[in-house]
Amino acid sequence: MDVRTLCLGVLYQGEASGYEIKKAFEEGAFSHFQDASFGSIYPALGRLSSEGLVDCTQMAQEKRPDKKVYKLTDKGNDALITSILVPPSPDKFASDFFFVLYFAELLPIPQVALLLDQRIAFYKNTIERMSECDLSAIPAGRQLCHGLGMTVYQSSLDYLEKHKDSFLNKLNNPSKNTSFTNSNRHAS
Amino acid sequence: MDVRTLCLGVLYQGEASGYEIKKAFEEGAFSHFQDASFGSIYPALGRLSSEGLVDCTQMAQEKRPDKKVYKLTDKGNDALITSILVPPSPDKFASDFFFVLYFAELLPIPQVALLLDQRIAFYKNTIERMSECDLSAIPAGRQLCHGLGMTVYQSSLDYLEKHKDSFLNKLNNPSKNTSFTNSNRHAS
DNA sequence: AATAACATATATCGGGTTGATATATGTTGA
DNA sequence: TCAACATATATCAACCCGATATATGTTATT
Repeated sequence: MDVRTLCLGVLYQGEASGYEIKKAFEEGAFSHFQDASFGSIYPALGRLSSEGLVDCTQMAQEKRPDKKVYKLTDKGNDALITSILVPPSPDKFASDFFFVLYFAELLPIPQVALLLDQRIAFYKNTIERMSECDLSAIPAGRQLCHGLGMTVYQSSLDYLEKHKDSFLNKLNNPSKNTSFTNSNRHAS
Repeated sequence: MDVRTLCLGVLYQGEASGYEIKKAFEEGAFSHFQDASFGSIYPALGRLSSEGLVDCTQMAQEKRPDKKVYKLTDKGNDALITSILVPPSPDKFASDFFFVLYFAELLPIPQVALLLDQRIAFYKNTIERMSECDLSAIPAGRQLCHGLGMTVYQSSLDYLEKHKDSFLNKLNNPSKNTSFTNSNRHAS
């Protein structure tokens, strides 16, 4: 999904400045499955504005730099709907954690232990923040996104906590050949 | 992780051509957590070669275009280790599926049903292919990557299958306010 | 037997995106 | 006091993706 459409999505939920749109990807509603940088958001808003998909209101007040507040137009609303009607392209997942873990045998064992501990802490922290979210008033799609996302974090956390010790053990003593399998798998 | 380091990682496992490196991201060992295109792989191999991190052997035979086989040098091996020693940057996850799902209320219900069915089919298919992999002879890090990856797919599949019907039901009848929560969550 | 579809193999390029940096100011905490 | 952080916009080099070009072999379909 290009950044222009992403901006339309954020603005569908209410008017916002470029800075606030960035925050939606940083810590807001979209933070777990989309991202965009200032370097793409500001040019995107410029183009959307010139194409009439958003309206821009210059807020020259306060003691800050001018704030440009963007608002979705009817045309922009239509463009968002058109975009989500096309079949979604495959997920893109890029993880340096997985890449490093893949080559764990090349690292000192304490470093691998630290890597896992930090990952576990990250999952715990993320789950904690996500559970504070009040789901009672939000639409069903948003709820499903939230639940699916949290399930992924929780099962990752469970898996790492369960296998961490035997994994580090195995790195210490590669001859013992215990295999790590998917404990969550159903019978097929 | 930049594409140069990604190439070093693939070549650590054995010599390969640019085309074969691409396949490692497409359907091979790295396919679930990294990606790179030809447009970045070929220039990367050129730079790695000129910097002495890989050796290039031109295979002018067969009835195909010349095949350039790249092999990791000792210097390249060191560069890979240096790269995985630095703390990994956060995961990047970009999902159009989640984005579309987030705005499910804007779509016709049959289209949402199709979206979920295709996602479920994708998870099933992925899990099926991953379970065919023989884990007995591979290093522990690779096994953990595999197990963690498969756990994520499996729990996503379980979650979607469990909540699909009530979700579609709710889209039909938004007044009923059943909430979707993380069924996999432990007590805290 | 023709021909479409797919696989092997490298390479380039326009356009989109990131991550860093610049600019300016206000607030919070040590 | 002064660093760190937050608000707010903007630009730009480096990087990367997706499409396209080129050339040929194999497999499947009709």
